[in-house]
Amino acid sequence: MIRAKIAEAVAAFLKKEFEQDVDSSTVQIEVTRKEFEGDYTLVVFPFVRMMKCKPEQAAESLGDYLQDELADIVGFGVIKGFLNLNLSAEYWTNQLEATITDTQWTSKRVGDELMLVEFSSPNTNKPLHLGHLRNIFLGHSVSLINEFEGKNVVKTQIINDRGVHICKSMFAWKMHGKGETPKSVGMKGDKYVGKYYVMYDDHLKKQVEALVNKGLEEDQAKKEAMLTKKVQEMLIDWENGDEETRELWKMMNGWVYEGFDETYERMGVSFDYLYYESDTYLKGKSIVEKGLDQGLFIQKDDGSIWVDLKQEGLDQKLLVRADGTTVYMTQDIGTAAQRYEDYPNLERIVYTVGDEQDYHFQVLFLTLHKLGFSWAEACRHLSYGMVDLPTGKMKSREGKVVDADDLMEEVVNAAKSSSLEKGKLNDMDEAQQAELFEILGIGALKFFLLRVDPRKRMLFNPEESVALTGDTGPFVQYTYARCRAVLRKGGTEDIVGTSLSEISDKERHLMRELRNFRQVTKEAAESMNPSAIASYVLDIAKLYNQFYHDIHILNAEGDERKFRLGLTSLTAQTIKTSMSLLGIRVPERM
RNA sequence: GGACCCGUAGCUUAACUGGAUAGAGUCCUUGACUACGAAUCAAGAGGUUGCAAGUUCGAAUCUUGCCGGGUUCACCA
Repeated sequence: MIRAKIAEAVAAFLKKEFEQDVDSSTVQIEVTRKEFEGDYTLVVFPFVRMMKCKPEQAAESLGDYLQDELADIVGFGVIKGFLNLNLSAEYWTNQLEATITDTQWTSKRVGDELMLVEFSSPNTNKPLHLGHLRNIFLGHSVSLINEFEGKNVVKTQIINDRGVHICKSMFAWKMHGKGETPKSVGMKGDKYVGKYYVMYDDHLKKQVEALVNKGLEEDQAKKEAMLTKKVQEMLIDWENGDEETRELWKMMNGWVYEGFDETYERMGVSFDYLYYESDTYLKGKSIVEKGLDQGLFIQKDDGSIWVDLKQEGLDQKLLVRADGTTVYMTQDIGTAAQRYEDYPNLERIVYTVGDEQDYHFQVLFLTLHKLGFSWAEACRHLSYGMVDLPTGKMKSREGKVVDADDLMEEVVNAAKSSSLEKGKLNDMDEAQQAELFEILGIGALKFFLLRVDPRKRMLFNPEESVALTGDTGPFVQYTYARCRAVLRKGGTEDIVGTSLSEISDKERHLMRELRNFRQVTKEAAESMNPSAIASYVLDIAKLYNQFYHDIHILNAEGDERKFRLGLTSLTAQTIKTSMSLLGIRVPERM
């Protein structure tokens, strides 16, 4: 608000004195950096030419003008081409009152734009791992942030439930499962099916080895192996709708879903609508064939269909194989089209998928555009970097993965042991304690993964992910619990009408940052970047702790006490809301 | 080889999208609990932002060229 006022005043000044037209929205006004005195800083360099004087002089005359013009500005300082403006203590106490009494401040904006966010989208042949965690937390948080900023969000995933991979587990189970079920052996469903997938791979390796020893090339041996043929037969059976195969498929996928549900439950993540590849994989092919008839694609002599994107700077890409079967790209075209049939009003669709598929999405979006789908422009790839381990890259083939369930169990246990060590929980019963350890452990993990800019590749250090000091989730949670403790003792007092002629720098800095909340959430929504919120809430926590350390709250009196309790209350609310946008809960005590 | 992405304190990372003396955390050294929660706060040390040019009043940010790393270019998903 004040920033806009300053910008307008600057534009008016330039118009009046120099007859220059400046769009007030282009005037740069920043929060003054901590090292300098002042609240907001006007960058005057862009105006020195029109004002025909040195930067310092330009800043001086702008400062004089602004101080006269705007009552909230009580002074200014000039350093080179930077004009630092000081706002009055009354201004900041009024800001606190305005923010606290604004019932919309930490609630969802209203809007009717429809947005679909896809994330997770696992295969059904193996359990979720650390890489999925970044994807899931990211997609979930982006959904929450956009919902908060007024979008109507449909959280979805496409479940890769068909194809050779699941047939492999199915065949292995058929051979060696002895009719067991996850329940009968006491295993989580996704883990149980994953076991048979690995078993298949082991057996295949042995068969290939045997064939290689008989003199076959390795590629040839893979094709010739009995297991490969059996699985291919199974896939054909499945596609032909063979009842026994379909039943087995349904049963085993069911086990996997039960396992996944358990994992999502612990993560605190849910979906609004699920797409299954088995429902949509045929749709893409007919769209592509139609496109071929319209002359949008090309067909080669062997019958395969390709899209030519050379004009767009890319290459040709296969859409339908010579034998008429489809590839990944074709299926994606189908599901995208399906989504717009289901939700014709979609204004944005977001694919949360790793950056190794950047090229794939470039091709997909261009192809959708070529097909003339008006909504092709609404598609966005939320691309994120891979997660590395201290030991190097994660490789699922080599078993170098961190299992999602194991990891969650570990972080919760770590939270448990360090909490018990602190010994502050003696009057909590066991159920409450267990709940707290979940909040802390899962919170630490989520914060660790969301803190880093999504686009960047990141390093996952297991020890740091459970740390509770420094830039961590538990640090923020601690600050919240601390605020709550103060508020329990001090009560909340009516802030309306408080006015102070002086406040400390700590209070000023905290209030200034608290007032930025909506700006941050707005930008985070637009840029689909939860790390912006993580950085912000860390700043708030640090500023509050500094304030808390230097300034007495409960021993203060009158308006000072009210103001400080108000700051505490707004801090707590801001932390809670920010964390909720990251999908992280906060404890009242810890 | 073509295309795209990334190089910031020992380590993990910020930087309001071109603004001030590049900011945190961690590690190391050192202080602060007989006033509201020490899972906290404060102080010190740690940087030629991979290298070199260019554009600009101003460059970690934009351009170009190197150096180093990654991803991708499948009738795989």
